[in-house]
Amino acid sequence: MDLEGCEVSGVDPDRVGAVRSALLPVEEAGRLAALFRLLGDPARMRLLYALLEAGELCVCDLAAVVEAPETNVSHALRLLRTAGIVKARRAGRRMHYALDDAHVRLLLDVSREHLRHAADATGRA
Amino acid sequence: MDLEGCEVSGVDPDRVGAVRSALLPVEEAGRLAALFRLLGDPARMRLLYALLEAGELCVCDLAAVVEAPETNVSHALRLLRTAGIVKARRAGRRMHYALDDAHVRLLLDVSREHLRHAADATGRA
DNA sequence: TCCATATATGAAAAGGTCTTCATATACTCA
DNA sequence: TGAGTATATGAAGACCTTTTCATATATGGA
Repeated sequence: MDLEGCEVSGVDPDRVGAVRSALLPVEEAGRLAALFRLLGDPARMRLLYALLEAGELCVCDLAAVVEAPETNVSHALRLLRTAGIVKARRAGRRMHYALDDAHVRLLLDVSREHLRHAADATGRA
Repeated sequence: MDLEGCEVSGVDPDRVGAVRSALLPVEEAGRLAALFRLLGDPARMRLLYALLEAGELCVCDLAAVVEAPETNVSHALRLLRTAGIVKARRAGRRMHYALDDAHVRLLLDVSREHLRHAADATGRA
């Protein structure tokens, strides 16, 4: 970061100062971004929707549902579990996964709404 | 994709079939993931929160607010604008940017809620 | 205990994204 | 029109993520 030149000049230095101090800190922004990045992969997205729909599924069935190799599913689930987005429950030699975060559920719904209503806004340059 | 072996075996082939046919299509999953990936970067996240707070800001002031070089801000804004997340308005030689999507606003709020309540859920392996 | 099954893990290859710098465009004002 | 300012763009390098393959762990049953 070098931020020379336009530092607090622009239009309204006071406003810049006000917004800057109200802005979420870099560390929080980083954590939020990490959450969104986790949702930012089609494979994981489909896993999450499968769990949203099914409630709970083992790795094997999840792989069948999303039509991906099980090792991929396992890798994906580890990331999601580490982030607290899904939880695992062992049942014999199977692992059952389920969503573990009400906010993520909400995020998924809101985003699907977005998809529906924003289809016409995509050609906007 | 090779999906041999566990195809529709697992526990419950019928359930797998049901969930699979209710699952959002790959193309939609891709578009949703693309949206989330766009939110998955700390720099863009801070820009979006700045706009959420300020309503509208020019590139210069945005750069000052998030403390990043203007060229980075410009690159980031292009991605966000192309996706219909922010909109641009020219005022003289300045460009003013603002959020252009109610759902994204919602997403930002929900996610910040998540951050607040999920601080204790992160050490869950 | 030995084998088969379900899942997890590590490391390397493949692919993507962010940052940076140099340069281009668009506008204002003199 | 010419100089200066605000923003945009392209391309290269650095960096990070996803996929793949081989292998490891854990469980249940014979």
